[in-house]
Amino acid sequence: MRGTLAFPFPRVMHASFNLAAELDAALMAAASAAGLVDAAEFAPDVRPADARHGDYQANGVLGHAKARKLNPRATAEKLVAALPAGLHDACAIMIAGPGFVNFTLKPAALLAWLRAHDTEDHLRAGAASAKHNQTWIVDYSSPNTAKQMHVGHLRSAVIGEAIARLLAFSGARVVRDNHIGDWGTQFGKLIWAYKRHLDAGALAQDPLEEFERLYKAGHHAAEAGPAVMDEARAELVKLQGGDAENLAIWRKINDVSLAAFQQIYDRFGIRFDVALGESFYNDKVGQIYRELSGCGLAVESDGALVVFHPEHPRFKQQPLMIRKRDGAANYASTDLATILYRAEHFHATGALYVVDKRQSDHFEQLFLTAQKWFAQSGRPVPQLQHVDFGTILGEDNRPLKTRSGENIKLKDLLAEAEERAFALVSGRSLDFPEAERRAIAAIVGVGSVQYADLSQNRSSDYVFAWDKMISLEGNTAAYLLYAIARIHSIFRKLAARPNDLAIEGAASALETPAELALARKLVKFPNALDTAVGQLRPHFLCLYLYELAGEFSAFYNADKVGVDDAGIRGRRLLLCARTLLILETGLRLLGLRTLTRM
RNA sequence: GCACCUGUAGCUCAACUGGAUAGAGCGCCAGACUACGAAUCUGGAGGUUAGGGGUUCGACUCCCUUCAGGUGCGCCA
Repeated sequence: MRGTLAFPFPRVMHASFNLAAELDAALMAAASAAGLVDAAEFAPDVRPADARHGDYQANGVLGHAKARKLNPRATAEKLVAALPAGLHDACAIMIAGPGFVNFTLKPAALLAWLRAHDTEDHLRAGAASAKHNQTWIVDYSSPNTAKQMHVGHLRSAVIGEAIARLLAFSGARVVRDNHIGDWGTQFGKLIWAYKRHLDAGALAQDPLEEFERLYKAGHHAAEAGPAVMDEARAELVKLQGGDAENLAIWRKINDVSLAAFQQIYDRFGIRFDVALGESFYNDKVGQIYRELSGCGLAVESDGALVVFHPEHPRFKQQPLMIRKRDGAANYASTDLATILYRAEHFHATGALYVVDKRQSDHFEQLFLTAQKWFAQSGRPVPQLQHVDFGTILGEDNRPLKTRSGENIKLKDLLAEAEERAFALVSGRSLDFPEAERRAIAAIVGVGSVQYADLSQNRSSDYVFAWDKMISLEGNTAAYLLYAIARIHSIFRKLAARPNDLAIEGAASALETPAELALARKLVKFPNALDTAVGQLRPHFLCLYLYELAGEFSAFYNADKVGVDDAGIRGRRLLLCARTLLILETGLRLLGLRTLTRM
């Protein structure tokens, strides 16, 4: 699969991006060269190791040998002997325990990697092979129009954005699609109230507040009187029938809603490529009914059109309803139409649905249906994945709400985050002008909210705690941003710039324990990226960045950068520059903004 | 009722889908500023991975079972 081996030993200046992958390839080559039994099935399984065992470890030898009644240690020795000489020059190789192969990079190899990976473009070039020639739709955020975004919308937006950025960095063509809820029965009541109770001033001031007020007014009026209910229903029928006035109102509601959403997205750095909401698929569901009925997947049941899966323990009983008894479409029909559109129009390799885990049943059923349908109609079957996430809980371990039981609006949540960050920054950086403290607070506050969400496994619920989130201690955005600010400060203090060839060219060999520990952490960025992208779990990247910042702080405390010796100063500034590069690149991939002082 | 998810240090969470002695932060204890930002760093104590059984060279991870909590289940999305 890979070409020639180009490991960064001293004489070769080309250093491959992912060293674990290179070692993996080298072991595979060694296996066939050494005539290992079933060499074609051998999977070396090289991964980063605990530091006390080296930099990388190959776990695969043990299992391969055991399964074939070979002696694991003898097998390992045979493979190690067959590795190219260049590799033995670049790292110390040890066989340990029952049959692990451990690799410890030598200082020169570490330095060669650091020299080669000096810019974000070079990192991207290294990472871009992973998803080359793939097109992925990332379906995230997806709020309903005419309503404000609230905490329930936070995770999808934040996690979805990070995943989109990670995939793009890994070489994929990414289509960010905001699958807006812009079509549904709520528009009857809303239009009814809009025609009677609209407050134009309030609409100009804060349109979503006004739409919410109107919807509630319409809802209450309909509850109170059946006559209003009938009128509201009639408004809905007119809308769906293409009535010009109602359609204009509906369009205005959607336009204004999208503009309001964008104000929130701007604070998170989110920009969608398309926003194809449910209404976009209105005229595309007829084909779904025809095709699924035609191939026998969908059947009539009580007047509705449904899909059963006889082989499935649950879905043999519990159907996927694709057309309601009254003939209306629902989310299953539009979701199927969406899958078809994404496959045909975007030629998507697959689609990722960044949606609350409580909808997992729906997606399992939907994907099963789509895959059968595509297979039966001779279409290539797209890869569909529900990228699920847990609930944000309050301190009481119940879903997070305001004291009065309302959903917390995102704009209020972000305002509080910035306010708390401002207090924190003001308490520490008294000499900064207020405008700068405000700007810093915006980055720290919003970044803290994003990072708190991203830094833990998305599948589990988490407790929303301001004090932990905005804190400077532990695995938080502020800790990472502080490390970045401190590195910038070093360069300012020494009147130097990152990637200055005159400085870095003079760098002498890495030597102290802290220098080596930091360098060994830096070269493992590709593995963190790999894991995060492979599992679509950004928290692996967060954990790595946090550990990197920790190694940097330890290095910073142990070894002074601003020394007179040009060789020592050069190599330490090089370490600072690469740490800065990877911290900034990593945080940007997560969707955070960074700063130069705080 | 059926199905899925979760249970790891006092607290909040990791553990790269089966790898080596289960790791961090907070809190607690003891240390480090005449040094580039101490918003930091160094060290220590703290565990029968909810309980029990099984699979194998090896289990927090896979299988069975008990317990505790959560979520979903035909016309909302």
